[in-house]
Amino acid sequence: MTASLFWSSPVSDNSLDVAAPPADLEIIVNDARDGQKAQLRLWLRMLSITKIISHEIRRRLRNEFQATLPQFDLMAQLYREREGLRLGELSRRTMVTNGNVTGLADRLESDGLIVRQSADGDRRVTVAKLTRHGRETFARMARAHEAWLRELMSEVDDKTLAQIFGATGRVKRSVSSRLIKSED
Amino acid sequence: MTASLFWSSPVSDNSLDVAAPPADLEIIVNDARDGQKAQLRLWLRMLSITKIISHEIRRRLRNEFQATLPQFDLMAQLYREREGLRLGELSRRTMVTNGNVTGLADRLESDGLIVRQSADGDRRVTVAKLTRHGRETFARMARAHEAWLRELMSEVDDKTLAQIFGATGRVKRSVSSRLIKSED
DNA sequence: TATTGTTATACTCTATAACTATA
DNA sequence: TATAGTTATAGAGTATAACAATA
Repeated sequence: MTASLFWSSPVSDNSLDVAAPPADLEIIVNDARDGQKAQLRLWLRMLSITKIISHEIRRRLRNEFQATLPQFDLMAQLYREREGLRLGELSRRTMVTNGNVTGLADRLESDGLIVRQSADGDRRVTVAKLTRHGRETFARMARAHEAWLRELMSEVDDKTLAQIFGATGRVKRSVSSRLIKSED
Repeated sequence: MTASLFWSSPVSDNSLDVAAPPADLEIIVNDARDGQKAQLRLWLRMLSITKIISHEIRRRLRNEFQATLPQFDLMAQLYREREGLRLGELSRRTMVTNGNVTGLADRLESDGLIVRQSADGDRRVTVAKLTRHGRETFARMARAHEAWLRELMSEVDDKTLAQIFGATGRVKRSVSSRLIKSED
């Protein structure tokens, strides 16, 4: 079990396990009990699995809602803020540059999902908020999104939870709930 | 602690915690001990954190190596296969469509990082492999990548491990290493 | 002068589908 | 006919930087 998921293909025959990287650049050591190394390995696997999940979520958002993940993210921010958000704040929260938030907002606005309004006090400021149509659309997207996530994560569990959590044998579902509880 | 990271901004003042989503669409329940709900919440947080990490990795790859994440992924596959890989296999492993693998390979080839060769037996097949320059470049990238990951993950630990793992109080570093060992 | 948002630009990634050359 | 890879196309994301309006 020296495999590093990050070097591996997310889609391979044996789920998420792969051969070890060449020894001259092996970044993952054998000792799974070494805290730091084990932690790195854990995170590498998380990165790989979230890549797979994000890929699928993106695909479904596009097919079923003609939307992208950045658009979903932006709408999610506005959904939580009924008063709307300044574009700069949206930029910060979504990790999208100011200029690109403008483009993102352009597309959403032309689809009637959001509106942009000038703020009263400071006329440099623009506030974006969801339209009624936007709220309703996002509500549907979010419900679907939740269901997808449950489905995808349960797939991950069945196929690779054992690998994620480094166990070679059978792993109980309760492993992840134990995570939640561990505060000792 | 009913906050769902997926609804939240990765960059917010209090690290990764946020206000709860509106009740009419609350997908995260209070009971952290309900296995399925807790699991979903855990994954939502993982998705958010891996988004932050990927964003930063992408930025550094670009700034320090003039490379993208898909390029890094493709090269990582080839690094592990000294004989090279057929483009179709590369496509499957990287989750990039055939046509787009061609474009990706075009760019890498024009930078002298990979070469494409026709296979002997089947003249439809093209095999890509790293050039010497490609191997050396990727080796440097991978070493940097490993260091970045360690750094970023330790940041995540310090700031938000407690939140990731749902503990409200102090959480030991050993939490994640326990993950690795749990096979009971 | 500093800030907010826009515009402009150049690349890259991504999805879809038609196309070719082999088999 | 099926397969491997390419080409073509369109749209979207992304980073960078210059810019206008306002403060």
